[in-house]
Amino acid sequence: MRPKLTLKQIARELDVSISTVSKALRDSAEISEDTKQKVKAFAKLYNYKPNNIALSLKNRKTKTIGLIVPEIVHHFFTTVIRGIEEYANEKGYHVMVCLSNNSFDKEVINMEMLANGSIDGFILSISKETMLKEDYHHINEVINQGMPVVMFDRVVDQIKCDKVVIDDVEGATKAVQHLLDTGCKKVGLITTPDYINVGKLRTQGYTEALNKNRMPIHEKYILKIEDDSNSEELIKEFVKTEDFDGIFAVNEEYAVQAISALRKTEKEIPEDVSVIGFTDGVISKNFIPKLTTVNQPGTEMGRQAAKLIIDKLEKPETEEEEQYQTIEIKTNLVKRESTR
Amino acid sequence: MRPKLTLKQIARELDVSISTVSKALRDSAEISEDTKQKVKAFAKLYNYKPNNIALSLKNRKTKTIGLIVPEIVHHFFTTVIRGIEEYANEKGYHVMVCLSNNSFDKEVINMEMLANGSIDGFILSISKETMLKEDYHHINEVINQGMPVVMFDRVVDQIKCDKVVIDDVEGATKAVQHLLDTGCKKVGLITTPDYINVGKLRTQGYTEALNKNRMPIHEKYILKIEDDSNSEELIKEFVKTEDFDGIFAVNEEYAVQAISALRKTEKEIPEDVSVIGFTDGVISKNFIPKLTTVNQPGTEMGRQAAKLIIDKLEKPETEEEEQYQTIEIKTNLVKRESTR
DNA sequence: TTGTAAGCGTTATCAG
DNA sequence: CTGATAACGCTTACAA
Repeated sequence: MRPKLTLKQIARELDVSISTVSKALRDSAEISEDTKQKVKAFAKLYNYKPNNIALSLKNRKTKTIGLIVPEIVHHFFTTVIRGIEEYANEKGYHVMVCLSNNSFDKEVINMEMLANGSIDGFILSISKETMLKEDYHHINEVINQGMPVVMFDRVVDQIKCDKVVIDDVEGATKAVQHLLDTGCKKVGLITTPDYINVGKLRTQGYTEALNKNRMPIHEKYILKIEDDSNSEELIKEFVKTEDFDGIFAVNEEYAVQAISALRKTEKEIPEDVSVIGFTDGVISKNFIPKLTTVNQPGTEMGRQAAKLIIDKLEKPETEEEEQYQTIEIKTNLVKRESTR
Repeated sequence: MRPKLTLKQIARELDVSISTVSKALRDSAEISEDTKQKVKAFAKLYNYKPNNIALSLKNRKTKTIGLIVPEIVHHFFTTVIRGIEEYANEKGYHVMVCLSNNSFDKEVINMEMLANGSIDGFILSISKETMLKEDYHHINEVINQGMPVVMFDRVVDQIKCDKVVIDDVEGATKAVQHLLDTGCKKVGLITTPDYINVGKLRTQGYTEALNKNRMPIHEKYILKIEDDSNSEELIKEFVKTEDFDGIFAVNEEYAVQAISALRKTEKEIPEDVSVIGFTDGVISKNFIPKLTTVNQPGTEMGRQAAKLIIDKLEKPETEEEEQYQTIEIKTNLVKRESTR
């Protein structure tokens, strides 16, 4: 076991000063070829690598991005993380991942822990609880300290920062339009409560599509699920109440549960009822029938979020025009076997 | 925008020395109550938080763990990450996540990037390519530098370090035994090549179960899939070759693809063929029929891995008995609808 | 061409 | 009780 080599040790071994070593390694013109060769050879031989922490302290930048996600055991977030990690790595950045577990308190604690110099900027998708409370002081505080923040997927207007979202409304509209185009007359919606903004937007897309086609909108065609743990029963009840020939669900799980419930009422998919989900994850691809879905390009979203942050971090400080942008990632409909 | 407060600034404001401020904040007995009150009040008012990077440099420890996983868009790894993050956070540690994307080179680069002082220890599951190459120099190098390493799931004997694995052999045996107990006479296995050690171990479990029950083992009952991208066709062919009444698959995807293929040959699940998968993920839970599986307690695995690392990091250096342990996490069979 | 010294933000030691 | 100083590992004016 040999501990890490430092400039000081090299200097001592080679009987030169620390700064000479430093300069030699950085190929400074100040240093003679001879010395450079000697130092470089030694450094290479003993595999010298500058200490990141020392560099961070000196440069006042850590080259790491803090990422806070509500939940990691979730296909969509996972693809976003991959995108972020991928882009960040290409640019020489690390990613520190924290999970809020959809808890407001954990989100606050995580942000405080990271904001103390550990990272240069945040990428985050806020927790359910935070959206409910509408308390964003922790995020605004960080922004006020001058730390760049990028929000993705679950964003809120009350926070001024760069954002990356998908076109939830449009995606939902496309889905419902497809159902109508293929002959559905009575389309049900399975969604989340409105405080989850993506649920709200997708609901809006559903409504818009129906409006555009001059179809009536009934409250009873819409199921809003508060608590995922009893979604199965709720959905089972819901599909019995009306004679739907189309269902649009705002996530994979609801879509699959709807199919399962419909099957129990002797309906065939897609012959009797067409079903479309949102998020093109492993379930959609592996289910029988394979699900028609609106895909969410999570990896692309992650890459864009990482790009926004890193661009801001590397832009010379002088440009003080605080212009925030919101990037909208396009979804598209993946037609498979659960629709006609 | 107000940048972060430092000790120096507090000292200047309050007209005392930096060290007085430092001591006051840490409640040192050396400082008068008066001064302490004054300093603390000021610090609180302006929300002073010590700079992590400076602390890291001083203490020569970062309180962060480096995590390298082959793939993040994968339910099992995701649960492990959750476990690691959870435990690490409880202990005041951060987690830096890197993806190797199953590439040897990326694994090496990531390790080098992190080993330069950014982290105190590694948790890792090695990439496919690394297992194929059997080149572990990068990992051994880090270990030789005195940095603790914990491997999980995909582990190899050639590396001396703490490990966390699941009882793959036993889990597989239990699965196959269940098939036999419920009347299966001809059990097929869908697995990975032997260089993926978990695949190998599960294959071994299959073999052991058959042996114990004095059933013959035929090569043709076993399908080893090299390349996941054409697994569907291979499985389709495979289930046609023999008249299986039971299938054991080493992951969810293969299990589901087997069911799909069997259905096309007019077989009913589980009436004609029972199917068991490995890894109890979202697919198993949502499929119709719901899959009987061997569950892998990923979160528990992650917690144990994090515990191993942190225990080692916080143990006083003196104890130089290099004893490595391997923790085996127990799986259990989740019986659902795809078996009789 | 090389070396000295200051500084990044902390803490610890020691002197006043 | 308070403060100067050194140190963690590195970079960079500035001096020699």
